[in-house]
Amino acid sequence: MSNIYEIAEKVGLSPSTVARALSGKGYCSKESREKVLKAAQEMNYTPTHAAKTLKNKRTEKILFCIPDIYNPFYFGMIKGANDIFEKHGYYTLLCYTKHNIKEELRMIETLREKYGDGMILVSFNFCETNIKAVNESGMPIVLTNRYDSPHGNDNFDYVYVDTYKGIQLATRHLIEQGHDRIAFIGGNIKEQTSLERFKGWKDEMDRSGMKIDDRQVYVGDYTMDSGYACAELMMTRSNIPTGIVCANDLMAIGFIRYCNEHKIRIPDDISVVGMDNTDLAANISPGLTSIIMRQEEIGRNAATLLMERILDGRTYKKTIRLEPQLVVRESSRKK
Amino acid sequence: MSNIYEIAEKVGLSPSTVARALSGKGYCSKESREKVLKAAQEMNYTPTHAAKTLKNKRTEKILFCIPDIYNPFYFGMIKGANDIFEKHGYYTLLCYTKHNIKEELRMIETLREKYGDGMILVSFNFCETNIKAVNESGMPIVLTNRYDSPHGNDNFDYVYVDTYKGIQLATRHLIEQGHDRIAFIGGNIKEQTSLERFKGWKDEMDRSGMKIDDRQVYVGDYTMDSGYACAELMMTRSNIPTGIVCANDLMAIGFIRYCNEHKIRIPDDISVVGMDNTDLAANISPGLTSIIMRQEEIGRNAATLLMERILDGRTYKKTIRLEPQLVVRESSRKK
DNA sequence: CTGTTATGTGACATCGATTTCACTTTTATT
DNA sequence: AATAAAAGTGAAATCGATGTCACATAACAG
Repeated sequence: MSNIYEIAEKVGLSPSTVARALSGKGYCSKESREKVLKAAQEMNYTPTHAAKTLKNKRTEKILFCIPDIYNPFYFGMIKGANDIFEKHGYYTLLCYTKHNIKEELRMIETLREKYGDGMILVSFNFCETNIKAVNESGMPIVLTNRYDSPHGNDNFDYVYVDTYKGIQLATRHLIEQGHDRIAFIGGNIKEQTSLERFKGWKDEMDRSGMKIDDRQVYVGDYTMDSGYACAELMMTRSNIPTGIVCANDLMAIGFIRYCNEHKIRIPDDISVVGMDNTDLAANISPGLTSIIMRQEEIGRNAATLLMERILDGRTYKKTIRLEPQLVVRESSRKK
Repeated sequence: MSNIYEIAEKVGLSPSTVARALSGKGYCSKESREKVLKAAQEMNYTPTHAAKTLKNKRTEKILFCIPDIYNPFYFGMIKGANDIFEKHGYYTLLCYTKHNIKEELRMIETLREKYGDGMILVSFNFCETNIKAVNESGMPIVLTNRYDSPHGNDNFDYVYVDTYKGIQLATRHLIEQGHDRIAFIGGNIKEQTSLERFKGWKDEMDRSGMKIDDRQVYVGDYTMDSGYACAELMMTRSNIPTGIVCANDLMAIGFIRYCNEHKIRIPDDISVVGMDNTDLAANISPGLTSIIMRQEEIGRNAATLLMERILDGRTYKKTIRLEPQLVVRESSRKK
């Protein structure tokens, strides 16, 4: 609406003095300060963010990039991170990429333009192009996925819970309950995280000497509807599994919905294990056995690492790895 | 990393020419353009957002402010709005206020500093202070709540679904099913939206000649846990209702969870109606009767109105009101 | 071959807040 | 009273991209 020059004119002082009065830094007499503040109020003055940023090179904003807003998995991370950022007076701005690498790249570009001071990036499938973009931006970034760079030349921080191990826990749980036909509902294995999960299931099955065939592997997209669709497909086949490992809670919920609708009893007929231990897991019926993925902790740790880079100027890389944990509820039981 | 001056120096041209080469606007010879683009690439140049914004006064970013990230009600709105913004090359940045008016004000201030070009504001309790701040900012804003300003002097757009009517539909549905002891689980009526919902239930009960007492009204906070807690409290009392109207799906889900855990059959013992018709409503068991609140449509309309103000310079006020609608599922039936 | 238009380029002002520096006035110190 | 230190102020540079304007050169018309 107005700027410091207009205020300066109105109160008969120089813009420098107005700036000092408003910021409280540097010398400024009491009278001048009062006059300026009064005028600022009257003229409905607000500093222009862009001008401030251009000069001091800090936005005090953090970009938090998630693939999807429909998945409650991310909420905990956002909350955890936000708690930390808030303490430092930083704002968290959320953006979602719709599982689209192009969109992800656009957000990285936005960071690179210094629209924010740093970024927490939750990526399903961090591709070489985007890694390069992040590195070239020179901006602080924390990734919440494990990622082994083929060139080993990246310099961002990682905070993650081992999804591979998480799925292993889920699978082992069903094996320990005596199940021998165990199916896996995952995502497209072209995506890194989906591949990790798949491997977790496969390796654990192999280790226990279970025979696996392709028809035990179902591909969804982490939504409830896709879990439902996998159930539909599964039931058209013979030799129905007695245990299902789902790569996230949402797909497990969709799967269970199908079973409820078709009088398939859970856990009597089929045991189901989800992953992420979102709020829903405890609130649906039957309660869903799931894997705690420490979302809030990831968020807090990621935010802390980011603030270290932004405020303390740390330049070397840090990696934090957290352990997943099984929670048993009613959806799984001894065969 | 670098700026147009450094590029200018490197290629032996003036910053003006570099700017023209990069923007593609104005005259620039092919050789110059090529030299500049090559250098820009090599020097890893990215324009600085703040500098651009300071000059052209457009950020091409929209702030989308929601009270809470855990509530799936907002997702549809975000998606709908984002679809529109995307078409115009605008970015949607989400911020959440944790149901806190101070936080909401901070976001309004951020808009006022022109960190974004406009805002969609989903407020639970839009207070006078914040209304004033929005008005004084002079920035385009769309509210997704009904709000009757006591002074009638605001100038922002509204897009909303009538929550009052939504709850009326839910209540009438239970009445039509023959229920006569109908409880209401809502929010704190100090918040506008909670008050509207409460009135919807009360007025419909009155209209049908039902007697109401205070002990039929339960206060939650729109989370699943609070729905559970209300159920707990309800069951300690005598004269348990046979129909429950919940002010949103999440509380209904929490309520149902309690019932499942305590062998209270739904809908045989108690009929439950939720509100918002989130994805969950169809996916839990039993399927939850709910009220369609047209979230995506709200989002699309709100975004369209905002773009009208930003791109076409509309300055007068518009209000769009959408109708709620009942979806009957298994959680409610004839008494 | 002159006059006109189209191209290409650089100097410079601009957007608004911050900050350094020089200068003046006040206050404190011995 | 003399001197040092502190307080108050404004001019001007800065951050980086954009756009206007003046000027120069090229292309083109008659």
